[in-house]
Amino acid sequence: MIPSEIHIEQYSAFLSKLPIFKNISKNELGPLFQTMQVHQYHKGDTVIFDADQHANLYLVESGLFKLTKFDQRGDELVLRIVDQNDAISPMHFSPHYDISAEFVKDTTLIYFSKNSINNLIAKNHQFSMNIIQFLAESAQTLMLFAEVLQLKTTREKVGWYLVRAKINNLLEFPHPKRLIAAYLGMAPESFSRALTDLKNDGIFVKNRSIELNNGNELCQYCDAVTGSDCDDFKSNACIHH
Amino acid sequence: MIPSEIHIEQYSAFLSKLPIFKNISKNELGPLFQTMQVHQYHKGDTVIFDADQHANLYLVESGLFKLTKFDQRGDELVLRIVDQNDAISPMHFSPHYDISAEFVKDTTLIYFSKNSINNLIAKNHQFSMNIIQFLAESAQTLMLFAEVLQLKTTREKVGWYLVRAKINNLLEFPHPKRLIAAYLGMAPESFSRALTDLKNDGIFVKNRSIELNNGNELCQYCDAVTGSDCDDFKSNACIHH
DNA sequence: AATAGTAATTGATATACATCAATAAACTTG
DNA sequence: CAAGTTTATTGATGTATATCAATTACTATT
Repeated sequence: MIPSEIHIEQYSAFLSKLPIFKNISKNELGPLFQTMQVHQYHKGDTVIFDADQHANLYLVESGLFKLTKFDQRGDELVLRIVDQNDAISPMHFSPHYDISAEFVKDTTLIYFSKNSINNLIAKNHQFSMNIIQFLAESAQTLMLFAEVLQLKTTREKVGWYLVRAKINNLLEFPHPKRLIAAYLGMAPESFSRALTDLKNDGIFVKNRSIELNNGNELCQYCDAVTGSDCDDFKSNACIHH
Repeated sequence: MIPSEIHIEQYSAFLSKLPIFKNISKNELGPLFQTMQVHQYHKGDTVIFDADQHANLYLVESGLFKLTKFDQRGDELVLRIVDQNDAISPMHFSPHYDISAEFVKDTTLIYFSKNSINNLIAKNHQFSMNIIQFLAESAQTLMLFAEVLQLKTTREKVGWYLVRAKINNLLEFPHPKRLIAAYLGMAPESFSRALTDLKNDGIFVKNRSIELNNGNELCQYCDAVTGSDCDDFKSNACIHH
C-alpha cells in the first residue's frame, strides 16, 4: 500500500530515528522516504517472507511477529522474534531461501523496494555503513543464538532469556511463554519446569512478572555481548571481570 | 608479518580472484594490497579471534581451521569450518564477542586492518556491495546452520553434509570425521552410527570415499539453497520441484 | 458475569543421543 | 617400517528433554 502524504510525513519522523538511517540528513533521506510502502498484518496471519516476493527492506512500525523455518515434519525453528523498531531484509537473502512470518500481534510494516535501497547505498556512504553494521549485527546475533541453542541446557536458556529481559529494564515477560519456549527451542512444558527450577536460584516468576531475591541472581546466565548493555557491566558484581 | 614485494605480487594475484574483490580494477585494489599482512599458523594452534586483537579482514590463502565457541563446561560449538579462499571478518564483530580458531592444518592467512578495509569501502562502491554481499551470505549461512542443528536428526545432518560434499563434486570426505561430527553438533560415535544407518538408503562410505547405488540417494537430504548449486537443480529428478 | 477457547502447569512415559568402555583401524614420526 | 598416537568403530548404559495425557489458570467475547 502506498501511503498518503500525511502518512509519509508521520512515518518519516518515525523512520529517521531508526539506527539504519542514523547520521543521514533529512535531505538525503527525503527521496527514499517518498518511495515508502506500508502493509498491515493481523494477529494470526502467516506469510512466506521469501526473497522472490519480498525483495524489500522492512521496518517494524508497531506489532510483534516471529520469523520461522519449518521442516517436513512441521517442527519449527524461531530464528527471530521481531518487534517494534526492528528491521528485516529478505532483499539480502538468496532467491532460494524461504522463511515464514507468523504475526503474534497486529503489525504495521513500512518497506522499501530493493531498488530504492540500493539507490541510496550507491549515493550515500553513511547508509552503506549502516547497512553493513546492520548485517554484521544480524550475523553476530545468529552466532550467539546458535550458541544458546546448541550449548545451553533448558534451564540456562531460560536464565539467559530472563537476564536479557532484565537488562532491557523489563521486570515483565515481554512475550507470551509459548513464543519464548519456541524461540529457545524447547517444549512449553520444559519452559515451565525450568521456571520452577530457577526458584532454587532465587528467581521467581509470578504470572508474567520477574521477581529476584537480591537482584543479581540472573548474572550467571549472562553473556558478554548482552552484558555490554548492562549498567553494571564489568563492575565488581559482574561475572565478566 | 609484512610480506616482501615479491610476495605481495604473488598474493595479489590470488586475492584478486576472490569474490570479495570481484569487479574491482587492479588500479583500485593496488593501494589496499600494499597494506596486506600475512600470518602463518600451525596445525594444532589455538588462538582467540576476538574483535579486540583481530579487528581485521582475513583471507585464507591455504589451510584449514574451525571457528568455535566454548562454554564453561568446555563443550564446543563449531560455527564454521574455514577453508582455502574463505573470508572471515572479526572486524565486524562487537568488541565483546570472542571466538576461537583451532587450526586443523598448517594455514596461511592474508589480512588487512579495519582501517585499510574501511578506506576502500569509502572510496569504492563496488567494494561496499561486495562486503554487503559477504555479510548477507554469512547471515544466511548461519540461519541455515541453526536450522540444521535444531531441526534435523543425526542421520539427516550427516545426509545433509554428504549432499553438500557431493554437490561440490567431492566423492571424498573433505574433512576429518571428528571435525564434521563436531560441526554437526554430535558425538563422533553418533556420526559413525549415522553412516552405518545411511547404508539403508544406498549410501556407502568406505574409509573416506562416498559411494552411491544410483547417484540420487542423497537428494532427500538437500536444501534449496545448497541445491541451487547443483547441476540438476529443479530438474525432474530434483526434490525442489 | 458466564461460556468458550487458549495457554500454562503438572505428572507419567518414551526416546534419541550422549557418555563410558573396549577394541580396531588409520595416520605420524623417528 | 615399526612403535606410538590419534581417530574411528562397536556395544552397553544413562539422562535430558520431548511427548502424551489430564488438570488448572487465564483471556476474550457477547
